[in-house]
Amino acid sequence: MANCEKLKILAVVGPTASGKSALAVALAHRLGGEIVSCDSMQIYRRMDIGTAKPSAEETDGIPHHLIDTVEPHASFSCADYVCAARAAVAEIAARGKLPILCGGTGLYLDAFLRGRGFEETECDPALRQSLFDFAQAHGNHALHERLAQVDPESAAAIHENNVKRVVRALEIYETTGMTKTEADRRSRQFESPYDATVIGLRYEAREVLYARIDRRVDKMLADGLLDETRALMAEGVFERNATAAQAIGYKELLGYLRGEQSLDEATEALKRATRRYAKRQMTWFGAKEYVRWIDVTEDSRVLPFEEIVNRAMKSFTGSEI
RNA sequence: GCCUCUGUAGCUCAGUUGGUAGAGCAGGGGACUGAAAAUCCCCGUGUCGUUGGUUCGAUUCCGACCGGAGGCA
Repeated sequence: MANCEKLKILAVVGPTASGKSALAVALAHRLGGEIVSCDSMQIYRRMDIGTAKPSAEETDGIPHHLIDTVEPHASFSCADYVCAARAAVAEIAARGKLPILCGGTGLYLDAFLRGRGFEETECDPALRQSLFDFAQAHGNHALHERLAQVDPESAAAIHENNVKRVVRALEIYETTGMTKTEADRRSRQFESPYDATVIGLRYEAREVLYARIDRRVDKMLADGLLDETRALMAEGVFERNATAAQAIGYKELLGYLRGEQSLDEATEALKRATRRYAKRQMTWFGAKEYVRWIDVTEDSRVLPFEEIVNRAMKSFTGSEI
């Protein structure tokens, strides 16, 4: 079986505030694992409270990788992540430990599991900007038309108002001469180098998850989220259009810190943004056939932690054939 | 006590010269291959406060009542 050659890994996914981190740590203890974060925001330094980075107590002696490795003003992409994660996973495996990916950034996990794909395409910020400017000047439709000329398939799949995606599709074509459709087709041919078990945490009773989100946001504020936001402001993180500035938790508080909004309004906006984010994550992971779901609610209550861990263990060992 | 305004989707409101109604926000669903905590798409039936009356027909006109806001005493 080809799978025998593949590196066995475990991944824990789910919406924000679902309890991924704690589960991953518990599994690491039982399975002799180390954790590789799969989170596009915890990778940044000094963004601790807002991104809900696990504390020293929460990591509980389990090594965590790919957290605090990038400066907030630096640019970091999915391709960079895949590269770094691959190295981290190889290193952990070399030590005889089980790599456990944990996080809610679906695209990162997907790209990581796919194993190949980004090497063949390019990235050109200046070109990106000029394409974006073109859309500004001539309209979204005009830019979309340009894509339709070279890659009608992608054009049909991407809505013209989704300028970011239209730009990226054109960028791929102009930097490599290959259409996005072709690039995607090729990347799909590669088999994943990993034998991955992906466990997903699901909240059948959504209001339970939302209540957890509300509670977590309140706790973040009590823990000093405003000060953390002020510090990032002072660094100028929000003035450059850094990826880090997109993190939920900070941008929602800017209005309050500038005196344009009450703290209650800002808090509500933050909770709302987090809930919507959780919903998008559920949609993303829900469409992935590789996720093995564990419903952690029963009668509108969260199952005991031990029970969740046991189910996850069963799910993982059941995959070892 | 009297007068005026007001009561329509979870919220804020629009509207129907009488033929049972529509926006924003909230919410829900979906997409996603180098910015992804980002970006984008789709989705609006509710006793039109209650109850009488006029009418072929009332959420729309009239009365009473109940709730809210303001004014005069």
